[in-house]
Amino acid sequence: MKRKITLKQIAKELGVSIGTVSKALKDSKEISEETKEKIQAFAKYYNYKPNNIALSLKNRKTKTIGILIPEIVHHFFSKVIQGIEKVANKKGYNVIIGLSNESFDKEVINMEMLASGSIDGFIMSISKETLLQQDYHHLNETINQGMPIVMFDRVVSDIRCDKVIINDVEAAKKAVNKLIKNNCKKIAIITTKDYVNVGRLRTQGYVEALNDHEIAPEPELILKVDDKLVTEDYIDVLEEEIKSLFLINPDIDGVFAVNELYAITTMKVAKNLGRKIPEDLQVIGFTDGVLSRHASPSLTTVTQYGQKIGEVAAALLIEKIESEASEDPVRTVVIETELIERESTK
Amino acid sequence: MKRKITLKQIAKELGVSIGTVSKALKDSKEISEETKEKIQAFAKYYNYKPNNIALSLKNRKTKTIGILIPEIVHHFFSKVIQGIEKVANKKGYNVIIGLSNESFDKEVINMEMLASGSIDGFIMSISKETLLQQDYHHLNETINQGMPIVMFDRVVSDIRCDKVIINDVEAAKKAVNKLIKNNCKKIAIITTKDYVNVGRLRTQGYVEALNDHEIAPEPELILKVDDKLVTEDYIDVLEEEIKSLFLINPDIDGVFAVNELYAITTMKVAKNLGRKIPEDLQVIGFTDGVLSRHASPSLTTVTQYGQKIGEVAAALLIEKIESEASEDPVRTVVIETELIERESTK
DNA sequence: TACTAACACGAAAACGTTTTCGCTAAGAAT
DNA sequence: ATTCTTAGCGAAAACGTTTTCGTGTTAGTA
Repeated sequence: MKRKITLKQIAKELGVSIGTVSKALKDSKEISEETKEKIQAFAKYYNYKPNNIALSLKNRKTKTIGILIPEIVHHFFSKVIQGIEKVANKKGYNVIIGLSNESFDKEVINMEMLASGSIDGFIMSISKETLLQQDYHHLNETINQGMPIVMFDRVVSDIRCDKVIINDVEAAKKAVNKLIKNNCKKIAIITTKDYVNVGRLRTQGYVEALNDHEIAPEPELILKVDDKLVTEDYIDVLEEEIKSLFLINPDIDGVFAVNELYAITTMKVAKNLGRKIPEDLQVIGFTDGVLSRHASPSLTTVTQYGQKIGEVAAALLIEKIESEASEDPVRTVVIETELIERESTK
Repeated sequence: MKRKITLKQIAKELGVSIGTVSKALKDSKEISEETKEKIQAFAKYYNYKPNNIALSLKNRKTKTIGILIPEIVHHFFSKVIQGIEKVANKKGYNVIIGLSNESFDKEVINMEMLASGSIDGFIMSISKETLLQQDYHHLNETINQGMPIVMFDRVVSDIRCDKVIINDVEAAKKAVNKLIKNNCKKIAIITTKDYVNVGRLRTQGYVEALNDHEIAPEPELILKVDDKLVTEDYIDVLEEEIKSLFLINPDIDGVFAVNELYAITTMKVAKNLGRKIPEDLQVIGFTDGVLSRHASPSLTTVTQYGQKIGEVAAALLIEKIESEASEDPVRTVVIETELIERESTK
C-alpha cells in the first residue's frame, strides 16, 4: 500500500526542486527538454496525479457543484441529476448530492455544510417544508457570499438567482384542453395543497382552461391532497380520498392529476369502481416516468423533460461560476413541456 | 457580496495571531476567557465557518465518500444512494456521485478523478462493460493506494475489498419454488446474458430450484436478453423476444424475471396474447420498485432491500476509513431478501 | 576581455487550517 | 533577591499545489 505520490517526493527522488517538477509536468518551456523528459517519465511511472484538494485550496475553486433536492428515489429528480451530471462531467466538474428529505432543517444544514468550501455553486429544488415556512435566509446568505445558485422545479421567484422552470400553468392547460377536446364534460383535478407552488400553478392552469371553454370550475371537483407527511399508509389515504371523490361525483369523465402517482392511483381506484379507461374515464398525468409508460393502460401525460432541465441548469451554473462579472442579471429559462398521448385518453 | 471570512481576517481585525483565533474558537484553555469571548463573538457575528478544503488538505481526510454506479434513473440504485446518504450524513460525511453509464472508460475516468484526493473511499457497482471486459486494474490500483472500496450488487469476488450482496441464487430459488408450489408446470425465466453476474446467479437459482423438484430445465424456456446496448427501441425488441418465447412455448404457465422491467413487459405481452394473470400465467419479478407496486396486476417480486444495502455499505466503508489498522480482513455482508406476494401469483 | 542575454532552475509566497513549540511576564516559592 | 511555574499568546511548520521572481551559469556579442 503506497500512498499517492506527491510533487515533493518526485523532487526529492530526482534531486530537483518542487517548482521544477511542477513546471516540467506542465511542459513549461522554462525547463530543459532533458529534465522534463526525466521528470515526466518518472511521474508517469509512478502514476502521478495532482491532488485535487490542494488544487482547490490554491485556486479557490473546487470544480464541484452541489445538488440539493428533496428526495432521490424519484424518477423526475434522478433524471435531472442525470442531466446535470452529464454536462458537469463534460466540463470537468463533479457533483455532490445533498438530500433534504423535504425537511427545512436538513436543507439548511446540508447547504451550510456544502457552502463551506466544498463546492462552487448549487443546483436545487426547495423542500416542501421550506416552502411552507417561507424561510429562505439560507439561500440569501449563500448568494451573498458570492456562491451562485440555480433553482429548478420548486423555485421561489424573489430569490436573486437563475431559475430553470416549466410553464406549469400552460402545461396544465394543455392537458385539460385535451380532455375538453376529447369531450369530457366533468373534469376533476387531483392536486396538492397550494403551498407547493408547482401544484398551485397546475391547479391554476386547470381553472383557466375550464374558464376558457366557459365551463364553471366546481370546487368539489378539485381534490387537494395533503401530502405533508408521507407515511406508510399514504397510498391508502390517497386511494380513499380519490374514491370518495368518485362516489360523490359519479359522473366525472376526465381527471387531470398533477403527478404520476396521483394519476396511476386514480386509474386504479376508477377501475375498481368499474370504470373503463379511456371509455368511461380519461386520465392525464404529469411527469413522464416509468410508471406512466408501463401502466396499463399506459398513461397520457405531460412530460417535463427532466434531463433537459438538469442540463440547462448545469450549463447556467457553470457559466456563472466561470464568468468574471460578479453581478450579471439573473435568468429564468423555461423548458418546453409536451403532451404525450397514450392509452388513457381517447 | 462579501467573501467568506477566514481566520486570518479575524486575527487581523482583532489584533491577535491566527493561532490564537483558531484556539479560541476551539475553546482551548490556552487562551484567556476574555480573549476567547471577544473572538467567539466576532466569529459568530461574521458567521465564521472553517473552510472544508483547507481542513481536508491538513487532515488528509475529505469526509466525503464517492458513489460510482452505472446509472441513477433506476429505483434500486437510487434506493441504495438514499441509504448511503442517510448513514453518511449522520456521521458527517458527504456523498459525491459518479455515473459510469455502463461504460468502462467512464468508470475508469470517474474513479481516477475522484481518487485524486476528492474522497476517502468508494462505494460502487461495476458497469456491465467492465464486467464484460473483466479489466479491473482501476479497482486494484485504487485499493493499492490505500483507498477503501465497498462493492455492492454487481461485485467481482477476487477484488480485495468489502462487499454487500444478496444471495441471488437463494433468492431466485425462493421465487421459482413459489411458482412450483403454486402448481406451475412449465416455468420460463427471462434473464440477462451470463456476463452480468447477478443475472447468471439468478439463472443458476432457477435451474437449481427446478432440479430440486426433479423438473428438467429446458433450454428453450431460458430467455437470455441481450441488453448490451440499451437503445430507443430496446423495449420493442424485448417485447418481441418475449412474444416469440410464448408463441414457441404456448403452455408456459409461470415466469420468473430477473428484474422489474422484464416482469412488467412479460405481463404486458402475455395479456396481449390473451393470457389472464394470475389464472393462466403467474409472474414473479426481482427488485421491488415503483413499477411492481403499481402495476396491474401488482407484481409478486423478490425484494432486495436497496436502502439497507446502502446503509450497510456506508457503515462498512466509514468503519474502514476511520480504522487505524491498515490491513484488516475483507468482509462480505449478505442482506436478506424476501418474496413479496402480490396479485401476479395465486 | 567585459558585458549582456538567454537559459535552467531554485526559493518562497500563497491558499486556510491546526498544532507544536517557544517566548515573555507575572506571580509563587526558596 | 533569585529561581521556578504557569498563564497567555505568537511564530512557524505542515498539508500539496502553482507561480512569480530571483540567481547563477553559459554562450554570444561588442
